[in-house]
Amino acid sequence: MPVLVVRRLIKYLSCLKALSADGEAWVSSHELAEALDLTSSTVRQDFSHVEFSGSSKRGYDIDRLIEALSNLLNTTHTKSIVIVGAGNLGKALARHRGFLGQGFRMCAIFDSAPKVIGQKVGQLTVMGMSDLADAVKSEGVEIGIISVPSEAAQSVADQLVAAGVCGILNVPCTHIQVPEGVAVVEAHVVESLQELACLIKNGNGGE
Amino acid sequence: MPVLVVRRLIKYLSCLKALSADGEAWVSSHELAEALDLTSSTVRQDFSHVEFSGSSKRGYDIDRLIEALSNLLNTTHTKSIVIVGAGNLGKALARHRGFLGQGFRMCAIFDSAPKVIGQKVGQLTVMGMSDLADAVKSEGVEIGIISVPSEAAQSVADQLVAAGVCGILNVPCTHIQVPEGVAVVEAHVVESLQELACLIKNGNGGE
DNA sequence: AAATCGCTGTTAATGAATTGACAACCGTTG
DNA sequence: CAACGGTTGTCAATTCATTAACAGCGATTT
Repeated sequence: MPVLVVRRLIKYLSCLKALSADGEAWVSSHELAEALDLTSSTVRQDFSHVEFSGSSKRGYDIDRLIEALSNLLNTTHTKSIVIVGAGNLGKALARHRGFLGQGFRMCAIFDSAPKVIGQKVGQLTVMGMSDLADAVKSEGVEIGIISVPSEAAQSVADQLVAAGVCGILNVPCTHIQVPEGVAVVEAHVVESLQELACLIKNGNGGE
Repeated sequence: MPVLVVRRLIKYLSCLKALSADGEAWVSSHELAEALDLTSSTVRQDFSHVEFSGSSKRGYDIDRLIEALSNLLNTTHTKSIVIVGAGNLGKALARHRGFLGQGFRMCAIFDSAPKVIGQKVGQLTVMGMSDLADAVKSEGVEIGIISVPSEAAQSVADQLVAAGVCGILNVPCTHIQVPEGVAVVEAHVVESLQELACLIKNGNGGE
């Protein structure tokens, strides 16, 4: 399934949950398209990847579609996460509520600075890097978040891979190299602002 | 210029700065391609959008290329930013060092909860939403960051637009609607993790 | 000073993604 | 019960992005 499709499926899911919370039961491809600034054709094309059929004249059964998407996107089973880097962003992510309802569990947070090790961050206590491999193994951690300065990102990535994570979310603006079989997604925090700066300069409007 | 090109230009810039810091003077499209997992053809194609010429046999003059890219991407003139939402992520972004060197200046942070207003966040003090419009105008703020819960995002977007920002960085996983002429970029924090979850499930490796 | 080699810039070819178009379907209404 | 209207699913057409191919240039070497 193409990455672009996956990204949109994630948006549909979020949008559908909001609709469901509002008490809606049915939605059409046109309504979804309008809400997300897409064409209805794209929406229907995307849903062709999902094991689910809409019904003519009424559209899609929201709750059943949510279920189908959740299965496909793997949000049903809870995934364990470790964060490496207990700076401002790392700590904020560790405390972030938004992950809970989405099937993610923050297991541990690590840092290399002795000064930071032992600090409390929400429920967690910052641990030293030497404990990383054990924690990943014993807790069955699948995902590592890298939130260290750029220079250290590749080394942390290597350690996460060695410890056995299958996916990495990379926060600093560095490209990291990983072996085949490990997935990487960039978080684009600073990059997104730079993208904005460029769009603004060139008068490229939103929408 | 296509968005995908802009995103890569941002990566080139970041990579070039690292090379320059290492004392390198020249780089070829092949080297850049390898560092970022692209083809050299893509790199050269991308640079055709830049007012800059490489030199045959030696490649690109790193420092001059950095300058050309900085101009094109609008990172030379400092842009002022306000953050709306002083939760964990909002505060972390306000304190984040990574923005300084990149031409961004954090002007103010806002929240609607009386309990939070008045708190210190780094250099800044959390202000109430009623002060938003004035601050944007008097400080010439161009960019607003939305880091509030999903339900409130659209309303905050409307207020930022009304106040006169030209670009918005949207952190929560909601799609927001803005009038023509305002640029929006999504920060994809939770979404990125969901993308990872899906990639992992389907055995889609990294690289 | 001529020949060489590696690199760029660009055009053409391929490959993806998006959009448009339409047949098939099914509730609803007269 | 038949005609209608609106919606899906899919195929085709178009647009966009990436890759490949190659001519031309310039530093370097002989």
